[in-house]
Amino acid sequence: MAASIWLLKSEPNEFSIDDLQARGKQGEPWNGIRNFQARNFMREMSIGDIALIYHSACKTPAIVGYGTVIQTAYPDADALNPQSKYYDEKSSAGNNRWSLVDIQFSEKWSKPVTLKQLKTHPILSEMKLIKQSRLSISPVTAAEFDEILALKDS
DNA sequence: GCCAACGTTGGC
DNA sequence: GCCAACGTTGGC
Repeated sequence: MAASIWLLKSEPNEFSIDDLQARGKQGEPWNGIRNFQARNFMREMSIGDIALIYHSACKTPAIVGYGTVIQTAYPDADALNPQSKYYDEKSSAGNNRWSLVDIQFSEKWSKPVTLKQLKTHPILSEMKLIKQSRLSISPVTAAEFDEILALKDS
C-alpha cells in the first residue's frame, strides 16, 4: 500500500522543522497531542507515511517541509507524569488516553507553501487543515499533496 | 492582544 | 444526553 500523507502542526517557537532536522535519524516523539481526533489520526499512521510540517501561530503560517513516520502510535508517558505540562489526570497506566508517534526529518523547503496560498487555491482551500482550523493533525489526500508539491517548486 | 471557532467539561 | 460555560487554538 502506498504511504499515507498527513499534516502535523507545530509552533516554531516551541518546536520548528529546524529542531526536527537537528534530531537527525533518531527523530522526535510527537508528544502533547491532547485532541481525540488528532490522536485517532496518529493511531492510523504507518511507518513510512509522510508527515508534512506546518508552522502555526507565527508570522507566516506555512507548510515548511516534511518528515517521515518512523514509529507507529504508542502510549504517551507524559500523560501519566504529574510533573509534565501534558499530564492528564484521567489517564492511568492501564488506560492511557493518549498516544504519540515518532517523526524523522526528511526535507525542508526553500519555498514554504503559505496558508495564504492554500486559502486561495481551488483545490487546497478544501483541505481539512483549512476547513477545521484547530485540528493539529489531519489527513492529506494524494491529489492535495501533488498540488502542494507543485506550489513549493513554482 | 483580540476574538472567532470549536472541542471539552460538568451540572442537571 | 443536553447544552451552557469554559478553555484553547491560531489567524489577523
